[in-house]
Amino acid sequence: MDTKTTLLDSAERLMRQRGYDAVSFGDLSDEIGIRKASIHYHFPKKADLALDLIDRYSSRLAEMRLELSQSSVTAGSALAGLIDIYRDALDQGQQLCLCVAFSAGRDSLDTRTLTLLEQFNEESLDWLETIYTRAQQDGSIVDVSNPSQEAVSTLALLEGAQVMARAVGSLDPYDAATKTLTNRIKH
Amino acid sequence: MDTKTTLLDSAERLMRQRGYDAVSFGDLSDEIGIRKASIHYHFPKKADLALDLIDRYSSRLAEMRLELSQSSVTAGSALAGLIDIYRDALDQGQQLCLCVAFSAGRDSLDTRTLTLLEQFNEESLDWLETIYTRAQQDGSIVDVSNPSQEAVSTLALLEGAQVMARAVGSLDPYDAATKTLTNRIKH
DNA sequence: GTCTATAGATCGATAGAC
DNA sequence: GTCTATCGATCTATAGAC
Repeated sequence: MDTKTTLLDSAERLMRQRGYDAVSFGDLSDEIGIRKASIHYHFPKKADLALDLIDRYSSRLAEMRLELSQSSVTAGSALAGLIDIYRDALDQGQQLCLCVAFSAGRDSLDTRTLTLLEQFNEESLDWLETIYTRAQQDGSIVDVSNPSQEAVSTLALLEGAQVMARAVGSLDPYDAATKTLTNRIKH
Repeated sequence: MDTKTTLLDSAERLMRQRGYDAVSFGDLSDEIGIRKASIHYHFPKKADLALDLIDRYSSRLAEMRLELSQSSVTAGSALAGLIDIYRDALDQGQQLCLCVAFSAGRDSLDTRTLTLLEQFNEESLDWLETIYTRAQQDGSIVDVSNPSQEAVSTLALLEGAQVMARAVGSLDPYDAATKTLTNRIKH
């Protein structure tokens, strides 16, 4: 794997664990065995690293959502898949999704990164709204009256469930919090 | 107001805005007009400041919850009151509740602070479970079948709604996300 | 692309005068 | 209680050799 990708992988994991401000070029240097000055060749400023991180993260999630909605027989199973994705992202309660980690450290990010962060949220909401609209047709989720409203509530629930799990370093709160959602999925 | 309280107020606001790691004694020094070395008289270590912060925050919220459950005629209006408390805490999308801010920067906190953070979450859940149990009796919230499960989902929704609002610096996502909750409250 | 060396700022923290 | 002065470490970032 090339150095740039290794750096992005390392930075993403550390920042999702500790937050943007608590991760330095020195931390990355220690992890991947390169002098910290060399990191500036790949990312001139720390802000460039943040931008590439959210860009890559956003693309990856968009791809996963697309694959999920295409491969799922029902809207309910697509939603269940998304709940699993956010669950896996937790890494046993040690990491948050990059979106939540960056939202908490918003003031340290530049405008370009903030723009991509907002775009990421919008794309997540759009996908969820589509899924809930599908659910109204195939009946795979009970009582869906307002897809747009369900979408924003669902995303909030997933992000909040991650925060609760991260607070105690365990998956349990995540599973408990998302139970109200999974209970509505018909199998 | 005494210096220690002024310091706590300033630190709480800044850390809820930026996160624990992104706030230094120098920031506090600039804000309240005291040399940064003097801060160590009130809080020998930064960890002591964090501990006092979560302790004070936890007590204040416990008081607000108690007052709310006692003054509310129905369980539904108590829940509506809590939704308002978390809404006010957002400060137009500029701050998170301390609990969420600290959860995101978990790795930088010592064990004493983490213990209080977990206690705070448990107390929030206990209060919510009591409210939902009351709702089963007075019928002020529709379709409450499992108070314990409703409690953890509700807390996740409130925390996640805050994160979404913080991401864009606006109250709108909070109001949209909590709509599913307020819709279930009977008036 | 990675290195050494270094700049200038800031970090949390301590010692000791007042 | 607050100050000045200072410590050693760390921070982001740059210059220039290899």
